[in-house]
Amino acid sequence: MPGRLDPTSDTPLYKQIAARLRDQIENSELKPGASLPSESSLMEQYGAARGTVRQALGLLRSEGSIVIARGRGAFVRDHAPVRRLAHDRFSRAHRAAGQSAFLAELEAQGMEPEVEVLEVGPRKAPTDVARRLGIRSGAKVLIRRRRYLANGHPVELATSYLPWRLAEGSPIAEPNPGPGGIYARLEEAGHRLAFFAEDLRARMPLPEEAKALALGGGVPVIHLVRTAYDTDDQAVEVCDTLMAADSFILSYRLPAD
Amino acid sequence: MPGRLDPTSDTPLYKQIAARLRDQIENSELKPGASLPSESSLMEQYGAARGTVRQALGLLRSEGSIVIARGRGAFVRDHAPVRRLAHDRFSRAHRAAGQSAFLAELEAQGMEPEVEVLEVGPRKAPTDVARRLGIRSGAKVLIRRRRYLANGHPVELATSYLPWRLAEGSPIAEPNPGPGGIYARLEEAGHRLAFFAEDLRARMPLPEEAKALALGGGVPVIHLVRTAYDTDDQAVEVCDTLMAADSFILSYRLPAD
DNA sequence: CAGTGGTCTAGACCACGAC
DNA sequence: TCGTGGTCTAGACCACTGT
Repeated sequence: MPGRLDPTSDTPLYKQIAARLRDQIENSELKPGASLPSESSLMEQYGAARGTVRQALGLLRSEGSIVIARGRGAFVRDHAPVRRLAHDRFSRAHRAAGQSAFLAELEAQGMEPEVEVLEVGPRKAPTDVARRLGIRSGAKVLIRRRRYLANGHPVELATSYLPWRLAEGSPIAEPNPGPGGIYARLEEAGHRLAFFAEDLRARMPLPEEAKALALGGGVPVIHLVRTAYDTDDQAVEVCDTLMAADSFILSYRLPAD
Repeated sequence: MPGRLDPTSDTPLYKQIAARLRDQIENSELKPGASLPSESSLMEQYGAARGTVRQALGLLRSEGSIVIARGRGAFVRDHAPVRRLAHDRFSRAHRAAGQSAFLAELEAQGMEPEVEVLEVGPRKAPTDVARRLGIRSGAKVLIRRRRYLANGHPVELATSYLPWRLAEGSPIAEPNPGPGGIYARLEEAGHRLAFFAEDLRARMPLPEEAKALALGGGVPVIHLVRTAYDTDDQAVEVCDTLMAADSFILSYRLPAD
């Protein structure tokens, strides 16, 4: 059905094939969730070697247009991203309501949230975390590692670090810290929260990260480090978060002074 | 020098090779800016085919660890990222000082900023921009396209859209809108700014985007759309920004209510 | 010019998923 | 079992960078 490729063009064959498929996706000739032709049929269709076809599919995968499943085939992505409302998710009102930000956000968007607590316990603070917490490197901290899922798919890995003296003997050191989460417990203990600082970058995942988030490959991650400060300007928590970039839109709201 | 690979392991050869090189980079055996062994020497060193070696290098490139230059070789990345202070960059005080946010940020970090104005003129509003501006799709808007460079390297593409009635006859429609930029002009014209909303995602670039930002490949982009609102809750500008993800850290500051 | 990476081919074997 | 994608090999030609 597609016209022949132009082997004399200076754009590589694999990009030409990718462009054809990308067009078909944008024109809805290939609808979200639909399966693409198999590698062998693409080889035949375009008269290209398998490596070339795979380069084309790899490019589309890396742009987030398709997902590829071993043994099943390639499919147009249909995944709706989660909208993460940064300016709203840590408000005191929400904490009082007792629901965690992730759960509330997903349910508001008609998705089914899930949280796995992977690890809760003492640990020595890594250098960069210690610097952010204003404690010495290697000092004892509580870590809380968890994985978040949306509609059964893992989308986020998060690790919180708290100075040990804040966590010791508190529900914060329990797998389930109770309604409103650890921020509610910190405020009950007299550490009234003043603001959060978020630093974020995007990059490709390491192989182990790709595995934990079940990233087919070619999908970037957003690496976000949030530091929570109390009204004494003391850092009380650092949360290191890795998000599947194809699953999130991050929204911020900034005052103009 | 490196021990032999383990062909019986269930981790692919290319990931094993990538892991060796990644370790050498993290241990500073390969320092920032240093060149990696050529593909042919890696083939010999690890007894692998060229395709396998190239897969390994592609993985490292995609993680942002190395950059690859055709005809020259592969190098450990030394690029320091720009820290973009979202909570601070649009303050009225800065506008009064007359310097643009990008220039101020880079100079504060000892880098040499540069701005290219690519296009300033009327255009029909794309659907999503029109929705954000609260005008009808296809309505006349002013667009301002520019490219930002750090130390001579392109790092950001930005396109601003303003309703035509706000731009008409104003310096806003000139290539150089004057000190403090278009936000200063908008405020002078009585559109006092109240807040900005930023929506951001990360993904891999399309081939044309990769070209415009000179992304070696494997480097994601951060796609950020900012909408500026005045004190009447009217959207007065939409700015669509594409940033090379390896060149930026985005910092936000959120109140805890 | 020699050396580098970019692209492409034509095979091969394997692991996984659906049937 | 068969078709799918994942990995790997061993060649080839080209374009770009440096000398």
